[in-house]
Amino acid sequence: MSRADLAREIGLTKVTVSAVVAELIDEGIIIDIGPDDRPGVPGKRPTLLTLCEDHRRIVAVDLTREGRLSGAVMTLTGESMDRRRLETLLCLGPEGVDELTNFCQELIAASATPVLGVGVATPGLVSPDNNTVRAPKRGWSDLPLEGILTERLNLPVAVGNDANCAALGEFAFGATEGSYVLSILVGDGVGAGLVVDGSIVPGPKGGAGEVAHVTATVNGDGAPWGTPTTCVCGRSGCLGTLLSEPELREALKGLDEAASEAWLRAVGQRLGAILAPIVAVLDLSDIVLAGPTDLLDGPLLEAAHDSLRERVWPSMNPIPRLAMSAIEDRAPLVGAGVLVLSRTLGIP
Amino acid sequence: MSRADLAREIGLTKVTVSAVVAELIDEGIIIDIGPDDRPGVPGKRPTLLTLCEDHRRIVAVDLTREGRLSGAVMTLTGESMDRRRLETLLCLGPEGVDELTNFCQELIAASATPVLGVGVATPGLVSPDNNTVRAPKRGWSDLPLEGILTERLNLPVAVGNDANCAALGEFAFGATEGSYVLSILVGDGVGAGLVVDGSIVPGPKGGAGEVAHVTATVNGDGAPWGTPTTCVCGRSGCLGTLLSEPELREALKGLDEAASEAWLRAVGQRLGAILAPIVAVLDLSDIVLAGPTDLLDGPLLEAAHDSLRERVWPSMNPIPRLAMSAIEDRAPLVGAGVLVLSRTLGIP
DNA sequence: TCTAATAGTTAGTACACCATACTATCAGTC
DNA sequence: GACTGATAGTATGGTGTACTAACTATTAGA
Repeated sequence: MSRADLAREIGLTKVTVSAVVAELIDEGIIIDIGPDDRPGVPGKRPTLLTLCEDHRRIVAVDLTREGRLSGAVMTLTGESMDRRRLETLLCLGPEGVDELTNFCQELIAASATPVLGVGVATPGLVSPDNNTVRAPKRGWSDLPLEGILTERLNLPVAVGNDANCAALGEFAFGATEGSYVLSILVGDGVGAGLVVDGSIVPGPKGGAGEVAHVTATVNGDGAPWGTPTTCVCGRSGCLGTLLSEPELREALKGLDEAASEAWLRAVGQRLGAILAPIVAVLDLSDIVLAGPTDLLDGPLLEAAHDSLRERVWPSMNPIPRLAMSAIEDRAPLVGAGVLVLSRTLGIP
Repeated sequence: MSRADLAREIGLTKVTVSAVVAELIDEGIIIDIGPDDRPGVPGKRPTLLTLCEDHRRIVAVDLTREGRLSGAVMTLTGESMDRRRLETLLCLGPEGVDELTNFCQELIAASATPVLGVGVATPGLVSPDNNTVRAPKRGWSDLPLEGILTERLNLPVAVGNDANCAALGEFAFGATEGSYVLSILVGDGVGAGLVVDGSIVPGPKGGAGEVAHVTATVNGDGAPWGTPTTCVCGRSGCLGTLLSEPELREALKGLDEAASEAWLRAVGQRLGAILAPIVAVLDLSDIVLAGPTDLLDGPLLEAAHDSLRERVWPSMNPIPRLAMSAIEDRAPLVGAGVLVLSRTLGIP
């Protein structure tokens, strides 16, 4: 891009853009790669600029899976340069924070260039007010993770809910088409994340996207499951008792192909029914499913799509794109990186 | 409020606030009402300030009901000073725009003090890009209403979807408790509007809140209606075929009290089932129902509440407040006024 | 009476952005 | 081949918004 392009894009004047660009060139963040010689419109040839990807790196960590720390050193454009994994059973309570700190420090040390900041995608509730984390499964209640890590690492730290980060990752580097993106993350449980115009919608207390305990069944609705499983919440029919990796694998155990497909279709159909009101209220442009491809990508996804099309009328606006994640299990990780970008550089 | 209070509230320094306040006092928008003599904390007594409500008025018009123009001259704090109504059958196509213009001019002329701007709540889709209106029922397709009115009235004009305006009105002047407000407007049809942190969530193309054609029934779900009515969209079971003033009145015709109540409960139950996924994804703090009180406030509302409580687990966050509108049919009107405030004064 | 807290002012400064005017360069046309 | 009009980028000065620092005035309570 040239300075003039930037000015048009951002809406600032050429003068202002030139001044800012000069500053960024001084700092080494932007590089002047000379005039664009391709003939086209009349006028002086623009001088092209490019982002120096090696100027700063981002460290991102994903805590989605229980017993695993997943991390990466990324460029400013979301490319993972160095991915690491740590299988551990200790990541609970205060010890978990220590372990996380060490893991971050390792990644920071592994970065070839200075680190812009550290992004963390964690399960549980992240309060939008004070950024404390409430994750019962991790033994964290109102843990000021951002503050602790900022102090220990001496770097800007951004903490976000994993499903929200996933949505952000899909929006920024996935195959999404629009600006209203819902991401459904299927792992040990189910979580959803919503991104509108590039910003996470956290909910008033950080509880948005907690869809595991929405009732997905209707009494006697003719699904292959007989009596629905009782959920940890004490009720039955929760989405989480149907749609999660362990639950699905358990349910499909011993079923033949036809029965498996019927089961998956039934789950997909219920997912679609839950998505329908959300699609209508938000006019979503994209819904992205992330999780085990062998389970989700097939009858389940198709049934969800069919169910959605049956239950929402595309009169004013088309049905959203509903597809598997193009960046798969990297979504929360990449999204945590984007969170750092938006916090430190104000993007967007 | 005093200058110091304002500074704390807004986050600017006392100096800056003092400067701005001085300017606003000069312009007559703020009035200095002398020192606060109530003893309390130590220190110099604050000098209290108040908004001069008579400095500017807002003109708001609501086009929700077919065949009716509903308008008001309002103070900056949302109080209606002069409400007017015009029953007309002409409000279609370009003639409708002429009529609307005249109605606005009447209201502007009726205002005792200068008018800050004009807000219009209209059914149909209002594009968030260029603010054109698409309302098939009004014979408007991609009508640049905001531009036309701005030019004709020579005043700032803000046009918004009626349900969205209603949600904004509820948030600003209703009895809502939190910052994530969903408003359900029941009139000739059903519409929903969503406000997050004081801003309307319009959807990527202005289509958010179009819930009339979400399927609300499930095959053989044991409701009092036998075969569900066929909707104008050609399908059956749409929320709009159950929940709208004409449909409800038609359905209750000839039913005894018990049967009426059963019907209303069944509709409320379906409404709750539709709301559940939305509540979970957004962690809504308030849901407000606006429309005919005799139909909505009673078994329908109760059933919706019960159904919602059954289908969402309040583990992390409480179930949202679900109640009838405290400002009733004024919500879209007041919301249109708030839209003017946020556009012209940048609130919030 | 003294101290600590609070409200509000004055003076000077930093920053981001803008408008205007300028130079340099190109495509196309008479 | 000079002229016109469009485009890219720079130089200069101005404006609006906000800040910090230091000050005065006032009050409750030890």
